[in-house]
Amino acid sequence: MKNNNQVSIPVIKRLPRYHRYLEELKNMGVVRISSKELSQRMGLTASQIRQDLNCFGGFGQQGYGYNIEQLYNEIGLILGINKKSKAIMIGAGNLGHAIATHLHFENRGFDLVGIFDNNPQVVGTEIGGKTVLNSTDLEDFCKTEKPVVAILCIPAEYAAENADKLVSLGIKGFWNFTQYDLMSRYDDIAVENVHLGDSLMTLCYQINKSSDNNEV
Amino acid sequence: MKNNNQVSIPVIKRLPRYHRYLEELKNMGVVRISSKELSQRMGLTASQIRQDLNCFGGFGQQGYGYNIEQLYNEIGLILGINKKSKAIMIGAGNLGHAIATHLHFENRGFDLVGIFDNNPQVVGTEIGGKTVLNSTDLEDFCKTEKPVVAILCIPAEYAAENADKLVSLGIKGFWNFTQYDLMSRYDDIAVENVHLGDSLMTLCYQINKSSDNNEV
DNA sequence: ATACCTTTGTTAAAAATATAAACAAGTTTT
DNA sequence: AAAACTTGTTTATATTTTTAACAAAGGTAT
Repeated sequence: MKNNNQVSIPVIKRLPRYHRYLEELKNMGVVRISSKELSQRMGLTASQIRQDLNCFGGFGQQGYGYNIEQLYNEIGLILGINKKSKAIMIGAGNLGHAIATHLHFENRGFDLVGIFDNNPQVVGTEIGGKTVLNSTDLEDFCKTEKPVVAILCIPAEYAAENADKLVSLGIKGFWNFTQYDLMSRYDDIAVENVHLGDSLMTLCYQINKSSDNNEV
Repeated sequence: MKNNNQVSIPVIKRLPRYHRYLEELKNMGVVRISSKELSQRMGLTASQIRQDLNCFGGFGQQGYGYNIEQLYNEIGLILGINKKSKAIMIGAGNLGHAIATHLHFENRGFDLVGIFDNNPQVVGTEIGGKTVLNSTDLEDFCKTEKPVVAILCIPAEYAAENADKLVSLGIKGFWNFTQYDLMSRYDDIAVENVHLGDSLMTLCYQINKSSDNNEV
């Protein structure tokens, strides 16, 4: 394996996509693939694929290409989806409910061990076979279960205080669905933002942009 | 206003974030702000902010800075959130339900005019005051309502066929929540992907990466 | 077995993006 | 009126990302 010293974020962000394509190929029964053919399928350059993979090691063979199952497994190892880190969800409203049931955490390196809410109407209900716990039990829960990731599905105005508390309880990473900008608030905490509102507005720009162009 | 010819994607993606910060400042009653102070709040350089804004025009004033409300409105205009493009949602499962109720489409340039599903148990139910329609009515609906954006909240295996059909019905952009890679399938169709699974795996990498480092 | 083809890993070049510095011109403050 | 700010803009620099190129090695075919 090559030197890990700082693989760039864009490379990391492409790994899950490689993983998806390889899974599909694997399920189709394809055994091997060249960077050239994969690049055509994915709309990238072969060069970029080879360079991305070489950040982690040489998984291919000259004249042959890549063994799909092996590469698929290697990327899984790089991403660490075999580790099954414990995750908790904070906020079980519409969005939290959907995220908890829709994502396959177990296939992506996580085990959702607790769902918390402070709404009495929600506490005690079941989501995906798990009973929603009261936020007042969060501290005790974290001390015994020691989750490492928190999924924030709460209103933006509560994000900061919740995050601070969770960090003090040992949380090392956030999957942040709030509009609040968690990044740069902590130093050694991983933050993955899902700013749905921003995404929608970006689409809005693209739509109106293209219609502007048509007018001209 | 400056020349629009190809503002880079990174700049566009930063606009919603500027918009958010300005909204917050506006709500706090702050009237003006300098690029320097905004840069400190947002964790950017003043230079980058001035350069980003100057892709679209000069909204500030020497010695004064930017009028927050004006800049907020200008960015809104650039993004086109005043246009209220018609959007439809395809798939009203857990995720679709949450997206439909959680996002404030009206504040982000869209009007959600129809929600479709092919599950008889879901068709006819109400989501956010709107009755879920049967997918068989999609064609007629599009011919009369002429929506421009479709929000895909369906299983990945149905994404391609649905997208093709929607494009033939006049859809010009997708907000894609499926794992299927819609991009590069069409030429003049805007696609904004929200690959939640990819995002989760990226977080997985970050978490395991940092723990690896701690071990060393 | 030999020659040819394919494809990698890697290096080098190019392009894009971000950062920083600098400054005239206009605004506010004192 | 002078001093202190701050923008819009230009220029330069650094960093990051992408693309191109190619020797070396394995595969394939005859």
